[in-house]
Amino acid sequence: MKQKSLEKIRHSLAHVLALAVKNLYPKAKFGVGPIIENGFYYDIDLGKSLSIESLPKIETEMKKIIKQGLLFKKKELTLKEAKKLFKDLGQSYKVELLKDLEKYGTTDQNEILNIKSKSVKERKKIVIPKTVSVYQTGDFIDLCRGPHIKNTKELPLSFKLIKISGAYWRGKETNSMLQRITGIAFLKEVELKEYLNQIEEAEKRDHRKLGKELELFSFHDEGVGFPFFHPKGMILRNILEDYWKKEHQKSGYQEVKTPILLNKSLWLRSGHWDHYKENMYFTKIDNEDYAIKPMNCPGGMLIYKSSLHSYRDLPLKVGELGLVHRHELSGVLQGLFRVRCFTQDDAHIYMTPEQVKDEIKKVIDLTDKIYKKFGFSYHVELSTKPENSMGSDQIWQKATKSLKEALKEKKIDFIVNKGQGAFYGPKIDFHLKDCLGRTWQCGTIQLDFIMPEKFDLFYIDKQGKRKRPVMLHRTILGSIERFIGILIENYGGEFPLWLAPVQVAVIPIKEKNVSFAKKVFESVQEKDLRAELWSGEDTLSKKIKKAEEQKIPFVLVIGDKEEKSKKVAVRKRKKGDLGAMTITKFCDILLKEIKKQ
RNA sequence: GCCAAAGUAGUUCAGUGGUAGAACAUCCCCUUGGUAAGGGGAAGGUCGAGGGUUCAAUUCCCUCCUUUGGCUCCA
Repeated sequence: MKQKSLEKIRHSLAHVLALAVKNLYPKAKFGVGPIIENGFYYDIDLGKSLSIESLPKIETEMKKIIKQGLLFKKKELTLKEAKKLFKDLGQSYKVELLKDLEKYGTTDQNEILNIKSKSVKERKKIVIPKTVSVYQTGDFIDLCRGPHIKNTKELPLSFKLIKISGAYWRGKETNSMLQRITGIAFLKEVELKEYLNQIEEAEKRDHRKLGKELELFSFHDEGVGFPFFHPKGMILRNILEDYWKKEHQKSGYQEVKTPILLNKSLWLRSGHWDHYKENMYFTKIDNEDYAIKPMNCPGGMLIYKSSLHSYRDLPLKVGELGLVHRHELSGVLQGLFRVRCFTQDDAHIYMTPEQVKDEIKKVIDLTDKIYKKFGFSYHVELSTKPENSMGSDQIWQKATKSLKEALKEKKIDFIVNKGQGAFYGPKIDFHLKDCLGRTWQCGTIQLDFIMPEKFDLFYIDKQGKRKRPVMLHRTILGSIERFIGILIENYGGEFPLWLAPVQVAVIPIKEKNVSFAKKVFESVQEKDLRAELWSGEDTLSKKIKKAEEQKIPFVLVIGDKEEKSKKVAVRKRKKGDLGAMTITKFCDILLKEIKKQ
């Protein structure tokens, strides 16, 4: 109930926003103004772009409108009447929406795409509405399903316009760019403040900021979008990769490594040359065209082909931590979340058609297990056949069905993304949340009946005949880089002991304590714990401050007392002094904790 | 790629139409310290790059590069 009224308020605020903009810029043409998580936005064509400075002015105008107590007046019009009304008002975007409604019975782009793919007979079944509703508030009339509040006076002032940006009309790159004004709104002022605080807190966890502070990685103008991993980032990365390798070994995977640079004929054969070219990097060697791999599969298939396979060997699971390069648009790059070269924790599973569903379920299980280790929540999406694709409809349907069935049998809810699959097959994607609530695609399971065909892969069946295997591409972490970014934000840089690049800092108090501190440091290292000896001249307090800032889990303070008693004074991150104990006991506690994690 | 904002020392940031400053970090000296900054000194900047306006540009204008927030795309 509360949610309903909040949605009504946000939606009504979108209309107030539009009216405010109309008052300030009478020539404005309006796109759409839906509600979103925590607020609303309106896409508006002003014939020019706005800067962030204009937001307070619009916000003031909105508050003025709210105080005026304007009514939301609803009217039902026939499609024809509505089209005339918006045409007379000069609102061409609304007219375009009405035309879609008239033709397809919907304005949803996905739905329209779906309808377009249907047969003439099926198209006839579409229900076209006879009338549409419009809402008028002051001078602003909008094509809108509603519902709305009755009077602008009912609206709270606990809203804020927070963003202004460009947005393509109907999300299409080839359309004109409108101005998107985004606002957040809550029922109470306290809730608004709370949300703003939350954003501020989340910004402190930004992996780009922490990555610099904790000396994990960096980016340079000399290679835009290509991350540089520093020593501590490398430790984190290696731990993650070791864990990955261990889990995959346990699940029956083998590991391979394929070259980064391969020649044109391979990419022609795989279809990447025709379907993925704009994302690839190229070079010429001895006058022959080469491409840097944007995916690992073609290389993997050459390995498969290099020997004969029996049905007894299937399913064959081959993993590769493969470095791929993709020339992404400059505007989409974002720290480690979106880069131009990254390492996929890829694997290809070759199997008989009968094994497909079972193998998909096994991959889902492994994915779930690995995400749980880090305490991540995720949601699943299923993407179907895109426009630019290879293979027959029949094959696509079959592949999509197996993915759906596996998900259903695993009782996992999923969203369907029409037309978002890879060019060679449909896919399931796993999306993890970052600290700002944005979700990132990490794991993916892609079914592929096409590559085995292209590469003429086969296995020998019971009867000694050649048979075509089905292939499955999958990642769990997605990209090591992106996953590390999410890990950093998830833990706010306070890694659990097993992941912490430095687990223990050993701090001698005086110079004469250094030699004992060194012995402590060495015995901690001997237990395979990652330690650093801080024998510099700084004061104890200063070193402790630094250890806290570096978010090091444990600090060992070594002074005269410790040297005498042969014990170490233990300090835990964020907890403070834990008192003295023997080195053996300290190491045992840590090793136990690591094992538990 | 598109829309908007930003770019000053290794880092975080002040500042100005008359060629720049702080804090932290670095190096040196003093201090021998008991759980989140002991004191002093030195060094460090073609003010993102190129062009234009001007007697004079880090500051104003243009182009480009990079970063940030979105759009589109994606692991």
